[in-house]
Order: sequence, then structure tokens, then C-alpha cells
Amino acid sequence: MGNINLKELALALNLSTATVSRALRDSHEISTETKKKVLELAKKLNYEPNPSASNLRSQKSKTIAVIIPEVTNNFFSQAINGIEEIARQHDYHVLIYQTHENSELEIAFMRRLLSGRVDGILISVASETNDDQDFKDILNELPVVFFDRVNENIDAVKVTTDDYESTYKATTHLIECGCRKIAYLMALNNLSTGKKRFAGYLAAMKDNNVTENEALIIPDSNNDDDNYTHIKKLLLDEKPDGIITSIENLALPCYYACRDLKLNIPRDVKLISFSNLKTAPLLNPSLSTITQPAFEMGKEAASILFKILNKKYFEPNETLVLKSVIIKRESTGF
Amino acid sequence: MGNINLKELALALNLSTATVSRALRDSHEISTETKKKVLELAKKLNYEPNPSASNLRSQKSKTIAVIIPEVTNNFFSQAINGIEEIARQHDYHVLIYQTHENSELEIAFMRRLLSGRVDGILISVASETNDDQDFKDILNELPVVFFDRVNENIDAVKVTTDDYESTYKATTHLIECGCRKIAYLMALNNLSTGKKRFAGYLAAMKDNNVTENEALIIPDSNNDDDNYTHIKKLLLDEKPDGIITSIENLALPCYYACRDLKLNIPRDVKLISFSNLKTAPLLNPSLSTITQPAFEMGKEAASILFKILNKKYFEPNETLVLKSVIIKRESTGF
DNA sequence: CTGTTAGCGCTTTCAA
DNA sequence: TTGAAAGCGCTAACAG
Repeated sequence: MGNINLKELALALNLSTATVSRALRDSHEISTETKKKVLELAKKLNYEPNPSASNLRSQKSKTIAVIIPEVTNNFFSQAINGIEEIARQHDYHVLIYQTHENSELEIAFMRRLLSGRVDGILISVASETNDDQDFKDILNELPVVFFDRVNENIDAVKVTTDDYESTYKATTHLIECGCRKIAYLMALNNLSTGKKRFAGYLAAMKDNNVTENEALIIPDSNNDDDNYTHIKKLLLDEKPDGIITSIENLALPCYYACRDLKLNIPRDVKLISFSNLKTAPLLNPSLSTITQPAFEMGKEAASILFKILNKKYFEPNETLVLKSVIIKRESTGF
Repeated sequence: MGNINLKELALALNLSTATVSRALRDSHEISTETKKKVLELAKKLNYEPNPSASNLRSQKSKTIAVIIPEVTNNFFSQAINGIEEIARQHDYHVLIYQTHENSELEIAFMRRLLSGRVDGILISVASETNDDQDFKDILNELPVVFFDRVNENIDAVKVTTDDYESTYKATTHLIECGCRKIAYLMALNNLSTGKKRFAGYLAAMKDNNVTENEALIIPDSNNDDDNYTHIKKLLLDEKPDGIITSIENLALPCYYACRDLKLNIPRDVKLISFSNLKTAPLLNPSLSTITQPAFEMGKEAASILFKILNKKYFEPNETLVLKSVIIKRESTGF
């Protein structure tokens, strides 16, 4: 850009570019006096090193990539917040890529990042189907930390939440509140995240001797209207007294279906949803939630990535599991 | 990275790096046959050009920066979604920086970006105070498009929404619903965005001959608890029958204050909030909203930036104004 | 249509 | 403690 460069700085100071470069990087082999002079002029002239040049030479980009399904998902935007905070502490830059749940796009993004554009990747995967070999190839080239939606078939560093336990607890809570017909609105069933949540539900039902009912399990269709229709049919046909939704997006069609059928939540149907909506307390008429520590997950995942980058730490296939919180709305009395 | 480079490709093909480089960029001065050979081998070997090298040489980074106050704000995450979509269409990368409303950080980010790391910047500013000269310096060096929270003191390309008109309409709507004491919960008052919203409210009150009352205007304090306390006091002291909140974050403390005072919304107090919460229909007990076209703003702002980058278009100080939508919840009957 | 060559701005040996 | 010089991988002017 219209900017000053090392050579000009050196010229103005009657020093070599090498010396100036070293002074700016605070090398111990430069005299304090020279350093001072260099730093002063650099600040005065607003010198900013050209990142392409230094990346090219040093083979480090000071940049990490975050690959996620959707930024507009509350969970992910909170995670990005955490990631950005840690990246800034390390003086790193953050690139964002959205897959919109498309695995091919996901792999394409990663392949393109293999060229040195980033030093590492944080990813929450779109699905756990096939592409394993692609992932493995990429893991050989670049440090990758998986978070939340991890790929179980891959040995890698991962940060997740206690999907099984939290859903187990939530289901148990509904049972303790007297629910006997608890519907489960399933989603992410091509991901370990979704499978674990579902397993937690099934186990809680079984352990409490509540007859589980196949008919009470509805898969998510990625389309709000379809979901609404399915849920409404379920409510009419099966009359569940409790519902667990395995992702936040199912809460809305569920709420509408109840409203349109004049079912009062929580009186007629008790509802617990996975949700990272900050304003969830505003929700009507009192939706209880399973809330994941998204911000903390972002921070943890990024911190681990930086440990790997700085070679300060490298536990190859460790998985860190954070705890979700079940928030019970007082106002619902359940 | 462990990757193949141009030289190796050229060697394997018995061609010069120049020819290979041109073939890859689909230059017209290369024979179809050579191109084919090059492309084939490149694909086979998963060749990815080194971005630092080509950026350094071509002085283009294929990257844009997005500087915003908070990713976890629904408006901004939706805007990022739009920006990312357009960037991908142009084969560009997107860097994210959060200012957390800190103007100094904002300027520091921009300064650091002046070194060629990005080709352009999309920004929604933290405040409109002082830093004008810094902004002007930066605008001379790099294309910048302001969106939503623009800086009025700067001549630049901008994308905003109709803050004045939408607030005017919302206020008028409350008046038409019979409200006579309408409180305004003010925020962003150091920004034209906030000032215009406030002006829209005042004008609507005046035009409808509703006595406006200084006491009914509360500034936002950036702290939910403080806001809650102030709003509660306002509700007790002044007993407004309508409220407009100028930012989404004020809706929650407002809701709590009403609930704790046993005031029914909308029966006792009608509430309209600026909000980009996708699940707003879930809100209790029916909050009406002024919703900005965040996704579209992101797309528009990014599109304009790319027009500038491609020199296809350059209307120096144009401001594009998009329309907000006032969503009236049917269930509230107001 | 293809090759030679210089150089983008920086870091880093190696030599002084 | 400092400088000279090479070179990271790519692009583009110029030559053929």
C-alpha cells in the first residue's frame, strides 16, 4: 500500500535493513540505543511490516481459520467471540468460513487453506459422513482442533460438551416433574453430537422405566415449516407431556405447534430445548434450556490450538469435555 | 507447508515457472494443450498457490476485513453471513475483528490492516467521537465501506437503514394504539444511528401532539442490572403506557422490570424494540420489533466494496439506505 | 506461444 | 553489534 517499508526506514536511519528488522523484532543482538532509534522512527512514520513478505519468508501467517456451519447460530457466534479473544491475545488474525452444512465445501475450504494462508484451523464439522480420508490428509499438514461437532472417526484434538450427560439429566428432570410421554425431536443424527444426545435421552427413559415410544421421535428436516407440521401431528396423535429438542432451531416450530393447538407450556407440555439464546429468559411461556458453554469452548479450542502452534504442549488425541448447563426457568415452576 | 510449489510443477512438466503460472491463471497467451497438461498435473498433485508469495508480488490479498462491535449481536452475525456469502462469490477471504465498542482498538485494527493484509474494510463503528482524522488517514490508503453505524463526519461510502423513519413509524403506531405516555430507552447516542432513532421518536410525538416528557427518556448504561433498575424506576414513577427501546439489548431488562412489577405486556405497557432476534416470535408476551435487514446490509456493503475493488463503480460518497421492517406480533393485537 | 530474469518486502545465515 | 547477500514462491516485463 502507500506505506513505508523496511528499506526506507533503514535508509532514513543509515542502517541496514537487517539491523532494522532485528531491532523491530527486539533481537538481543542489537544495542539498546539502536533499538530505541529504530522504534522511535518506526512509530513516528507509522511503519507496519508487510505481512505477505514476512509470511513468505518466515512461513508463518499469524492467522487461524474458523470453519463453522453458520455464523448466525447463537452457539457459533458465541464460540467465535471466544476464539477472537484468544487470537487477539496471541496477536493473531481470524478468518471465518461458513459451510452451511455442506461437507464438500468444508473440505474445499480446508484444502485451500493448506497453502500457508493459515497456521491452524478450528472446525465444527458439517457431518461425519465419508470424507474421513480428506480430513486425515489435511491433519497431516496443518494443526486442526475440532470443537463441538467433532468427527469421531478421526484421531485429533477435540473440545466437546457432555452431550450424553446433559440430555440424560434433562430427560430425568422431565420424568421427575411427572412426564411420562416424552417426545424427542432429533437432529444432527449424522454427528456424534446428535447421537450422544439421543443416547442420553434413551438411557434416561430406560433407567427410569418409562416406556419409550418410537412414535415420539421425530427427525429434524432442516425446514421450519416441515418441522412445524411434523411436530403438530405428533402433538395431536401422541399427546406427549414433555418434549426435548436436540437443537435450538426446533424450539420455534415446537412453540408454534403448541400455541396453535392451544397447548400451554409448561402446563400441558413441558419443553426443554438445547439453546444458546442469550435472551432465552424472555421466552414464552418458559422454555427450559440446555445451554452449552459456547464462549468458553471457543476460548478453550483456540488456546489449545495456540499451545500446539507454540509447541508448548501437544497431547495428540486428547478430548476436552466441557459441561453444559441446564437452565430451569423459575417462572415455569418445573 | 509440506506442499508442492510452482517450480516443482514446472520441473515435472518440463516447462518454465512463468508458463505454468500463466497456464494456471488461464492466460490467453498459452496453448490449450499446455494449459490442459498443467491443470491436470496441478489437480493431481493438489497444487495450491502460496498466497503470501502471490500477494507479495501482485499487491492483492484476496482478503477483506470486517470490523464490528460484537459478533454475538444478532444484527452483526447476520451481517457477517451476508458478507461471507458475497466474499465467497468473489473468491475472497474474510477476517473478523471485534472492537467491543472500543474506539482505540478500532483504530489500532485499521492501522494494522494498512500493511497490505487486506484489500478493503467493512466497518460498523464503535462511536463517532474524535478519531475523525485517523479515519480520514485510513480512507486515503484503503477502500472502506461503512455499514449501519456510520461516521457522519467522514465522506465515504455507506450503507445504513432508515433509522429515523422506522422509529417514527413505530412511535406513531404506539400512538395509534392509544398510548399517550411513551418512554424511549435511548442508546448509541454518540452515533448518528442512535441520534436518528431518537429524532424519529421525538418527531412522531410532536407531530401527533403527544406531550413528550423528558423524564421518559432513559439512556442505556451498558449494564443490564443498571438498566433494569432505571427502567423499573421509570415504570413506577412515570407509569408509561408504551415503550420503545432503541437497541435489542434493552428489551430484556425492560421485560424483567415489567414482569417484576406485574405489568402485563402489551395490556399495561406496549413494547416495541429494535431487534434482529430470529426467534423473536417466541418472545413473551409479544414484543413487537423494528427489524433491520442485516443479511441484506452485509450483502450490499460487501457488493459495493467489491465494485470499488474491481473499479467497476465508484460513486465516492454515496449512502445506500435500506428499509427496516416493523414486525407487529399478531398475538398481541397491537 | 514460451522462457529468462528481476524483484515484491522481509528474515536469516554468514561474515566482519 | 552490524552489514551483505541470498532467497521464500510467485508474477510480469521483456525477449525471442
